Amino acid sequence: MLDLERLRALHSVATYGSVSAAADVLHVTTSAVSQQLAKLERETGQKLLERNGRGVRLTDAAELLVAHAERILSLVEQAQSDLEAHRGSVVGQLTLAAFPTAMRGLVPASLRRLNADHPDLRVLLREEDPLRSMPLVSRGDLDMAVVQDWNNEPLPLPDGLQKGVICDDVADVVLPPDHPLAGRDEVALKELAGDPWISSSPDSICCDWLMRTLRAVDSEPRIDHQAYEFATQLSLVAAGLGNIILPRLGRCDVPPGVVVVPLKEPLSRRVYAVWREEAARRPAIRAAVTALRSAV
Amino acid sequence: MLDLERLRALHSVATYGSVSAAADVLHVTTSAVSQQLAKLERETGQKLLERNGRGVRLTDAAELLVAHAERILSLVEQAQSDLEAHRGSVVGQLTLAAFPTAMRGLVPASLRRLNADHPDLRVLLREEDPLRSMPLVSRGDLDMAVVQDWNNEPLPLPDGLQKGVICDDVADVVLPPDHPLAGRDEVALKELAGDPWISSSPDSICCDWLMRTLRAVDSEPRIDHQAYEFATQLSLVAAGLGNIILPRLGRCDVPPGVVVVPLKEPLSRRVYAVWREEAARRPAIRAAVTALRSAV
DNA sequence: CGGATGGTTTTAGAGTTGCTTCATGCTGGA
DNA sequence: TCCAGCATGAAGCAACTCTAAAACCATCCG
Repeated sequence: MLDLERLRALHSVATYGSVSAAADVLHVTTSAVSQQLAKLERETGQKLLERNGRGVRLTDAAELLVAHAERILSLVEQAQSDLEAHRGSVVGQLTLAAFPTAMRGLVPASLRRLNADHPDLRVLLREEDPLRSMPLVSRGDLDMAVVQDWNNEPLPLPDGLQKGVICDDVADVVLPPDHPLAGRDEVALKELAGDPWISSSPDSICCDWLMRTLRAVDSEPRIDHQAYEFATQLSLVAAGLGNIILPRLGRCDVPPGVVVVPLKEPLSRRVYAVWREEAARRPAIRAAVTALRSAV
Repeated sequence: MLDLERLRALHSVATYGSVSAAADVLHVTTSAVSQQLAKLERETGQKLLERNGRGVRLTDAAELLVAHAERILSLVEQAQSDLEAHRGSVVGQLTLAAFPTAMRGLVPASLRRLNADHPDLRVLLREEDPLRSMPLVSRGDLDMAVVQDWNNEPLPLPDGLQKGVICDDVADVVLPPDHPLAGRDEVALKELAGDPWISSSPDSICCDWLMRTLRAVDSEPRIDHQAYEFATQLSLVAAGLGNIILPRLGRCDVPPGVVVVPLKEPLSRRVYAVWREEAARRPAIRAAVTALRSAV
C-alpha cells in the first residue's frame, strides 16, 4: 500500500522543483524527503528521480504517480474538511494572514467576534502582503488570507484557491495644506499629473498598483518618497513633500492641515478572503468569512 | 493528515461488520485494529465506533469517512496498477485460485507458459470453489480467480470485480454400462428423468447447479451419491450406481464399460477469470488472462 | 584549473510508532 | 450464573523515520 506522506513528498518535489524546496514546504530536512522518495522507489520498483545537473528531474513514472497523487491528496483533504463540517462545531486551529491595512482596520474586530462566538477555535494571525500570503495558502502554511485588489486590476487567483468578497474600500487623495487644489470638494486624478507622490513599501502590491495607476494619467509619474506606514506617509504629506492615495479602511487620524479629497472617478479596492478549495467546507473557514464580513 | 492504513482499518470494519472480522481481513490482531481506530478518533476529534451489544456500530461521522475512504482507497489501488502498467514488465507476485476442474485441465499448461514468458512473475496458486474464491478476490487476499458458470445460470459478479471469458466447456452425460440408453449417439436430459445421480462436493457451485438443472426435467431429482473427485464419481458410475454430468475440461480416462454420451441440448459452462477492477491494468493480470486463454 | 556553491545522498543514532501478547471488561445466551 | 464472543488496555519489542553530520556531485567563476 502506498503511503500518503511519501506521495506528498513526491508531489511537493514535482510542484516546487527540488528536493530541498519540497523539504522546506513540508518542514522537514532534505534528508528526510530524500529517504522517503528512495523508499517510494523501492516500493514501486521504479526509478522516480534522476539527477539532473545540481538538482533532480522526475521520471515519466514519477509524473504518472504525481498525477494520481494530486487527486488522492485532494480527496483526502476534502474528506477531512467534510468530516469537520459534519461535526459542525468550530474548533481547532486556523492560521490567518491579512494585508497591513486590513490587519489594522478589519481584522481586530472580526477576530474579537470570532473568538467570542467560537471560544474553542484558536486563530493564529500574521501580517502578510497578498503577493506572499496567497502562495502560503496554496502550500498549506496558511488556512486563509485576507487580500485585496483594485477595481482597475483584478487579482489573479492561484489554482486551487477560492475567494469570497469581504467588502469594498474606497480611497481618497490626500494633499498637502498648500496644494493648489486643497480647497476642492473632489478632484480628478489627472489634475494631479506631475505632482510628486509618496508610496508604501516598494515590494508590496500597493506600490506596484500606484505606479500603474498614475501612469494612466501621467506618462512619468514621480514616486519620490517611500514609507511603510500610513502615519509616516501622512507626516510627509503634511510637510508638503507629495500626495498619497489613502484607503478609508484602517484610516488613522490625519495631521492638522493636510486635506483629504475624494476622487471624481473613485478608486476602490475590493477585499477578499481566500482559502484552499479542499478546505471550503471547514466550519472554521465559514465562520471566519462570516466574522470578517460582519465586522465591516 | 489522515493515514491510509487507518482508513483501511475503518473501511474493513464497515465492510465486514466487526473489529475482529476486519482484523482477520487485514491479517493483524483485533488489538491492532482497535488501537488504529482509537488513534483515528483522536486525529479526527470525533467518535467513530460505539459499542453495540457484543460488537460495535459505526457513528454517522464514521459512515461519512468510510464513503470517502472507499473512493480514496480505490484511487490508490488504481495508481499502483497504472504504475505497474507504465513499467510494462510482468513482475512481482500474483495470487491465483481456480476451481477444481480448471486446476487440473486448464491451469497447469497456462501456468507453465506464464512462467516461461515471464520468469520474474511469481504465481501463487490454490484450489478454491468460485463461491469462496470471489470474495477472496474482493477482499484482496487473491489477485485473480478462475471461475465458471453454466449456460442456464449466469454467475453473479460481486461489486468491484471484472471478468474476462477464458473458454467454454461442454459437458456430456456419463452412463453405466448397463443403462438402457448406453448405446445412443446422443440423449436428451429429460429421457433420464428418474435416474439416480452422483454429484460432487455438496457445498460447491456444481452441486447447486446440478440440483437446479435436473429439477427442470424432473420434479424430484435423485442425487443419491456424492464424491469429491471425478475419478471416484466415474467408479461409482461404472458400478452402476447412477449417472453424472462430466465436463470435457480436465476429463481423465473413463473406466472401461461406462459410456460418455453427448447431450441433445448441450450443457456448457463458461470459464472466466475475475479480478478487482482497480487492478485491471496490472500487466501481471493481463498476462495471466492471455496465458489462460492461449492454453485452451 | 581549483575552490566555492547549491544541491542530493549516505550513514549513524535517537525518538516514535505500531505490532503482538496477555490481561481485563463487557454482553448475551445456555 | 457462568461461559463464549468480542472489544479494549498495558507492556515489550521490532521497525520505522526523523535529524545531524559528512560525503558526494555538478556547476560557476576567479
